[in-house]
Amino acid sequence: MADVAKHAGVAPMTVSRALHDDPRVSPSTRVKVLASVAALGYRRNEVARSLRAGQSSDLLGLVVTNLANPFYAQLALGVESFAAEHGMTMVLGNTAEDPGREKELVNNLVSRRVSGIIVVPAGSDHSHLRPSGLDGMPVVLAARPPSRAELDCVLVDDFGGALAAARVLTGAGHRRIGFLGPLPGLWTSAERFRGFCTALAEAGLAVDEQNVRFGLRDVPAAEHAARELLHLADPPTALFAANNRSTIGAVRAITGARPRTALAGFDDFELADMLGLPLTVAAYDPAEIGMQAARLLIDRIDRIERAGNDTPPQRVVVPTTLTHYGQA
Amino acid sequence: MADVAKHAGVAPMTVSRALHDDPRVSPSTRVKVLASVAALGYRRNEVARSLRAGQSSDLLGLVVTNLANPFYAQLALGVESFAAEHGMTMVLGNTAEDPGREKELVNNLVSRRVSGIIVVPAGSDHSHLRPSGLDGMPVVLAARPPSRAELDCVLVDDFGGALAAARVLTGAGHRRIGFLGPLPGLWTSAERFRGFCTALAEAGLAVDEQNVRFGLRDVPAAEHAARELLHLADPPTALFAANNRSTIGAVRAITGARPRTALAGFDDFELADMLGLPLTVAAYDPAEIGMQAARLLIDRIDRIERAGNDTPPQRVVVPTTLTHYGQA
DNA sequence: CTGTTAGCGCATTCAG
DNA sequence: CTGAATGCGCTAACAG
Repeated sequence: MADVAKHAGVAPMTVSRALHDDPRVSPSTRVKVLASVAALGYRRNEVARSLRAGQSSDLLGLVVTNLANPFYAQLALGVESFAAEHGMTMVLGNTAEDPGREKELVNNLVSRRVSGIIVVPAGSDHSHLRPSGLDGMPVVLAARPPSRAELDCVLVDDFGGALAAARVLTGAGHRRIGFLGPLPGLWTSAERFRGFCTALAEAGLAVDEQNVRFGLRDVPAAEHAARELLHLADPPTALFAANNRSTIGAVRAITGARPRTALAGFDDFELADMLGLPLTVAAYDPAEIGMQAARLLIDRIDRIERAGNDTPPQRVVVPTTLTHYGQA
Repeated sequence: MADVAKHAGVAPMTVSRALHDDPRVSPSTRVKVLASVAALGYRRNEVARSLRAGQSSDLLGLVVTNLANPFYAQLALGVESFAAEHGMTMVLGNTAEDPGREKELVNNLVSRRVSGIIVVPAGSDHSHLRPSGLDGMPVVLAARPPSRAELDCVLVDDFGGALAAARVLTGAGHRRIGFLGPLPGLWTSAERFRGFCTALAEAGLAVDEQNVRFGLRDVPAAEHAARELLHLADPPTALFAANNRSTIGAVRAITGARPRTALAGFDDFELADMLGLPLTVAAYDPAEIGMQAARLLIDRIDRIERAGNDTPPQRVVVPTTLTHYGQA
């Protein structure tokens, strides 16, 4: 900056002002400065810029549990696009569902003085995400609600979506319906199970524990569990799968099995219509979650900057829509 | 830091040293300092830290063209995991294939003084990515090679993979084979087309322009183009699709068509085995590209820090393997 | 082993 | 409208 100032024959301060579109600098001076900037290929140092106290870094942190899952990739895209629209840059970390790693990443982001953080929390206790312990850094939770901490969050209508999808099965007259899902400790998983149970109860059906399988982390695990259910003495005539991993596993197990088992699930996925079997899914847009989370976060950041951060935590729920796929 | 120093009864410099595991600080002092750090909940300001000249920010920039594509999400995961292993944090931007946006993002990253940048370039002229114009910032290209600039890069064996996959079709006796691909301006696309042409030439076949469709940006476009080919007076008996979007479009067009058209493609994708038609794909691991790119970049960064950045640009090629899927 | 000095690049504050 | 002084938080380099 000093070089530019010398080149333009002004003081560094004037260069700074010209770069800020400060109206107090005369047009002629501004032109001179900008010419020098171009001539010298000068680029403002954002690090120094954000060192100045209270300055926002215009960085937005995102911590997800598993980028390999298209769901989180889409979510990240939603965050990135909203952030970019607002002049912010996204810093991304992956926890692999490890709460320890999550803590590391969040600390790292706080140390870098990002403006705020969006977290898909890995554990069930989120007390370490309270802004009070994070130098006041605002935090928004995505996909999973806060526990032991009051935070903004964006959720999917897990209960409602599961209820609606499961109702399709009960409505079709099925009376023995199996459940496949990931770890029951995950809030989303528990909510979807609750929706499933409610649909059964509405139809006057009891949930048979024998037909319920949790802890299915990936497609092979889900496929294996689904096959087990289908080989029971009195197998379910329909399956409900609580996420796209489970649904795909179920599809693999069901395909070719006799008699054909009905299937409904949570999460849409590509090629769902090409699998040669009827399928109902509770669908929603993962990018929407990311965008909403970014919106909440940026709102909160603005409010903090205006020193009026007294709003209570917000909770946004993204709705689901039921999609039916027929046979290919 | 001053507060910690006061609390511990030492000078700020000593705190700094204790936090760095500087061996010159006595164990007793270190303990005292660390206790104060814990007591006050102190967190070092990484912004100030990296303001010091020449200091690396331990940030690694990644600029991709389309995060919504699982390919790039996996690539990002590869970068993130390698970076994290080396104590670096990833900053991610999405260009949506817009070269202007790419320039913005790269400039932004340079301004933030990241340690280096990995770019999946959107345009065909990469002269703006030369480190010389970027304050010496090292750049590694991923998935597409540099033009008008000497840069490290990581590529897929586009030619070889396409050749092998197309040979499966010619080897099966097909003599009229259609080609579906994205914009021919993309290097990957051009290379895959070259592989396709080579396979045909080996079999003594000419490439019929009528059977070649480029510019297919998404699945619907690919499906539409594939249907057009299948409705020609003398339709191809096999199709070669140059990426997973094209392949999926082709699958949609072929399914249910009579007579059944053979299909081979570039890129593996989930559920490829469940589509009820035989399919051969040239597969590879997208995360591997990200990891290799991060490795090249970190190598280069290390070399620059040791002031020995005289190595010529490296080029790493990730191999493909042929995968055959039968009928479901 | 510990402390002091100085400065990274920028922008706020106050003087011209 | 422009400039000079000052400090953000940290750490090399040099004393003690």
